[in-house]
Amino acid sequence: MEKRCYITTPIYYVNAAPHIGHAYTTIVADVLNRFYKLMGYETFFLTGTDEHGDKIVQAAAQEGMEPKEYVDRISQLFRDLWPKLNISNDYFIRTTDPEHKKVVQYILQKVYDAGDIYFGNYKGYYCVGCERFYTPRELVDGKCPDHDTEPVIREEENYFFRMSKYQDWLINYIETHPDFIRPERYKNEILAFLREPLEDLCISRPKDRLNWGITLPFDENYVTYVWFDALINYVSALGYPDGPLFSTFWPYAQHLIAKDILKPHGIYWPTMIKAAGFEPYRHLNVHGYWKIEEGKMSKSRGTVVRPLDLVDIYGLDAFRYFLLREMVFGLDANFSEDALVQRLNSDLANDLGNLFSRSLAMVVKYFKGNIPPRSDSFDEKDNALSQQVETTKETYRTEIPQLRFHKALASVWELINHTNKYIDQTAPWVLAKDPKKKARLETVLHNVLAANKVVAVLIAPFMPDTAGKMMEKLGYSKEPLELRLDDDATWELTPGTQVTKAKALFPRVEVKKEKPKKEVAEKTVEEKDYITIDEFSKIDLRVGLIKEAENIPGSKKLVKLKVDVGEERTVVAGIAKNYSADELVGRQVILVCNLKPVKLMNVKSEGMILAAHDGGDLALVVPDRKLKVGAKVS
RNA sequence: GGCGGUGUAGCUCAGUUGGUUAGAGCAUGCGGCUCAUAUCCGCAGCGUCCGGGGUUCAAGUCCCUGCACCGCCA
Repeated sequence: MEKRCYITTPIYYVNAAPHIGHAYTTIVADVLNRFYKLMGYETFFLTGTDEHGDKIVQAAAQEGMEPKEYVDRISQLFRDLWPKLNISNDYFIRTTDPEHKKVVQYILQKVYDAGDIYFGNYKGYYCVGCERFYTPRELVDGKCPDHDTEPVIREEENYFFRMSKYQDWLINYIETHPDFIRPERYKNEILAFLREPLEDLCISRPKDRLNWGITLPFDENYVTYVWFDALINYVSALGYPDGPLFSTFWPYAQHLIAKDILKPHGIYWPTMIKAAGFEPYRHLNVHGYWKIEEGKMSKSRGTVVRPLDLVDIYGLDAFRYFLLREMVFGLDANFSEDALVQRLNSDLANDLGNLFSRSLAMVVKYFKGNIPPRSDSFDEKDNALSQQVETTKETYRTEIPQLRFHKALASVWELINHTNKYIDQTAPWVLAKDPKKKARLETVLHNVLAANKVVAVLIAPFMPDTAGKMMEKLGYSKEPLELRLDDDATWELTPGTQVTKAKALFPRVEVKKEKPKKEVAEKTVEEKDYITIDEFSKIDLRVGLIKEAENIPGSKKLVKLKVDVGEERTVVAGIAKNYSADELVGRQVILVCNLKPVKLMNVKSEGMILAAHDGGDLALVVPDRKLKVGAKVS
């Protein structure tokens, strides 16, 4: 077996901006990629964006854009985010790439020629408003969840992939390859699903209903439907079928996904691969969700900070460390700012940062920064530390390929703690006072510094920037990605190398003083979401009459209003997309009268008009019948 | 409705095939050190192992049942 590895993230659907879930999957993939590089593997790391389908068309329309223009923009958001998170991907694929389209069409044709794609009827609940089919369980009281209308039964002719043909093969494959889908709970989920007969997969949409997609090579009236298009990215990016990357890396493929897309990856994709006639991927690695605890996130300007904002606040490496240390791969975990700060302070600042700082400081203080030689023979404390280095490296090596990142990190922290303890036990500051103990002092500090080096190498996949800083301080010139475990995670250093004191790797974050503890503890999360009647009554809501309205030049959304609420107020409202200035004059509206005035487009706004929106359109909230101007809403 | 998972210290979680006084980290309290980012090291306390019943010499661990939460499927 060659030492090679091919790691993929899902290609992310561009109907929304990147969030913590995307970031986690991609960071895990990055850690794995960097780990395998550290182990001396030749690796290829792929991510990208999925850009076809009706949801994209809708999202684009809502922004008043062409689909291509829209997907270019959102895809760029992902492309821009990854360097910020230190993602070391080798390639970024888009399903709108011409090369990808060719491969999709090639595979479709191949499977079609083999007789595994057929033309058939699809019958189901169709919502005219949504222009899509619903499964019975998606309906709410038999009605479309979006439009609250009853769907019609509609028949449509489409192409189907003969997935059912491969059901028995797939069950057998999973059972004979226990690590194919992991952790085990997800393998079991797939096997449970496969106990029921598999249905064939509808893989097309007629162009009169959806034309934002890849045209079927054997019928130009249809486009490919999402999954058959998207999943193929994993091989199209490697130049399937003839590209050298494909033959080099595909046999070592590992996919990383969140549990929401388990079925397409665990069932559709292997059967597609089988039908297309090549070997399945090696591993499907499935992780859980981050549960965001908003109550525990700080606020700025009234809006809750989003997880990704914490990168800028606390630093990238702290963020990466937190994600990998806190979540047991496969299970759900809680995300909160408190927990992140906790990890940052105790693990990174106190344990690691302080160890590094005190280690360097002593070499500077006692040896003018020259790394001392190991002049003395080892005693049992030295041997114990040596043993710890080996144990940690061994654990690290075996746990990470099993996706047990938290265990690998815990083991690295055992080494860190052991080194702190070793310093305490050997007390270099005592040795330094006795000239006869110089050899011992030299050995002790060499050992300490060398342990720091091992730590630096081991954390390199998780915290590349920090590893780089540490290695540099220790007199190494290699970049984090050039490090190799066997060559560099050795417990020794070149004596005489000059080191200097470093700035704190992780400055502690001061936690704000808590409010009275008991009250906070007793309130449940749900209760925190309520406001009292008193709080509500602080909002001064009144009925107002729009006297004048004019669009604000240079703004598509804003309109300037004069509103009579007993007194005349100037209000800027963001409703111009749905209401023209003319139709607003003379209408009664509800105004928040005691909102702090703000300047918008250079116009002072002294209140806010209430309007409701459902994502797309926006509607004014108005009194049911005419009321006296200034009437109070309560 | 069917299948599966989870429920262990204030918090987040480990607990292998049932076996000595149930563990870790964080938080808390006390002690030690001073090289260090008021950091580090040591010690300590803390638990109706969701409730109830059963098997067993022995159950957090196995069986039955109830409750709560979660997931997959119909």
